[in-house]
Amino acid sequence: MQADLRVPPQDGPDADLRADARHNRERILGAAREAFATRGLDVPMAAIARRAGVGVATLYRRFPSRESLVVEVFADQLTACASTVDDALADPDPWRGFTTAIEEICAMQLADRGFAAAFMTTFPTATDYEHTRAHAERRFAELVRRAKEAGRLRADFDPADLVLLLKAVCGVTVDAGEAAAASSRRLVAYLLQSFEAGHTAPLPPPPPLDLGHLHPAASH
Amino acid sequence: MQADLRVPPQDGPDADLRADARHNRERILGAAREAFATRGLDVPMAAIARRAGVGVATLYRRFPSRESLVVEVFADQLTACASTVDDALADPDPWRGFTTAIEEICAMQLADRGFAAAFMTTFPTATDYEHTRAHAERRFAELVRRAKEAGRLRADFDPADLVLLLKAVCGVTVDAGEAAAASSRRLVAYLLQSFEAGHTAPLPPPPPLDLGHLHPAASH
DNA sequence: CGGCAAACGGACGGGGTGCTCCACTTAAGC
DNA sequence: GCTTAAGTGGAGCACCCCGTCCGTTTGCCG
Repeated sequence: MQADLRVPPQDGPDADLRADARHNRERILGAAREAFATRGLDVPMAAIARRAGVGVATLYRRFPSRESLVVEVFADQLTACASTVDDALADPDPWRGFTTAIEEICAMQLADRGFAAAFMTTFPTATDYEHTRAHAERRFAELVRRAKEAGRLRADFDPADLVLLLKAVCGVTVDAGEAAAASSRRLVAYLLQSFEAGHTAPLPPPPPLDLGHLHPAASH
Repeated sequence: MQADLRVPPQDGPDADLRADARHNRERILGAAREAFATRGLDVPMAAIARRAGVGVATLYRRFPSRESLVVEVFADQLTACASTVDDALADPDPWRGFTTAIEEICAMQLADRGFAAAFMTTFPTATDYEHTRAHAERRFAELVRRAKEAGRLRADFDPADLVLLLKAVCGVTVDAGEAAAASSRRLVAYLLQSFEAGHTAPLPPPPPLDLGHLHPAASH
């Protein structure tokens, strides 16, 4: 059971770090996870460092930019999101899969204030992060296609309407607290009902052009 | 026709100001109107002063708090909003009145980035501002009642859902530009369709408790 | 044990914002 | 005109945030 103690116990981004450095790295990630969840993505770096019990320099040495920290923190949340969509695709009922996927994604957004922002931000340098997101988007589009084919989702629904919904929920959730959860649930319920097929009203405006539907991270 | 030139030409908050002071006051209000519309309610005070061509001290002497400036700037926009609701009540078709009211309010929000924030913020000291808003809310509730009575608006719609919608549109509109307008229109179309009667789905979550549906201005 | 490089953390300069103080300017009444 | 007080604008202070520099500490290896 007892492996060689001298080899770094885990490989990854912190493969050949000194023991204390690796320890601090973990503490930073934990602190950042908490901070992003409760205070949003633009929490001061110093607050993260303080919560982690390290100096600011240590934080910046390990994660030169806020982006790199965000990518690292939300990597697994993103894969969790992707697997949620996968699970929804496994549902034999396309419409139920569609609705539960949306509801669960919104639940994630509600549980972690930074999640939606991280999800809607593009990090051109973080290739595997982008790959995971692209995968999730592709699977969601498939979910949409299936739900339309089954005749339960209106034909003029656009996969990009997911970010519309996420942004809308975000607007309802900015002032955290008791009301945020209820507001989010009610808004999602409203939107899901209008996503359902059977609406004859023309839904006038087409979705916005996509080239920047996720703002390029530099825009704040 | 020619009145006494020595009496201040307009009565109001700037009744007995010196001529130059009154002039500057107008310039400040104009600059603030522009700034709030394009950059939102939390534009730096210095930016407003610069745009108005006055010093910061002048701005602060005339409007001791940002709130007082906001109240003054959005007073007429608020009455315009209220009269929009009044017009909607005059429409013989309750449902059309309801939808056009919502669409026009959202158009105002789109045209002025600070409008929604001002509308959803409460200013306990500005009594007439609050009166106007209360009036608008009462009239909107009447609009809702009529639309329900006509059988076109779902029975479980709550007047407070208007702020839900405003916040949602706000979330979609934060990154201004081309896409914001289209996103807003599409979101409003979605929501209006789910507001329409005929939805049998239970709309699970009740609206959030109202005591603070408009955050008390001190919370930012 | 001893030395070295990695790691650390606080201090620091730079930029931005809110709000105030104060010496100067100017409109307004006699 | 001249006095006077209202009015003005910019300097200044306090605070917050970012990102870096540098003197000190400490893990690791021989």
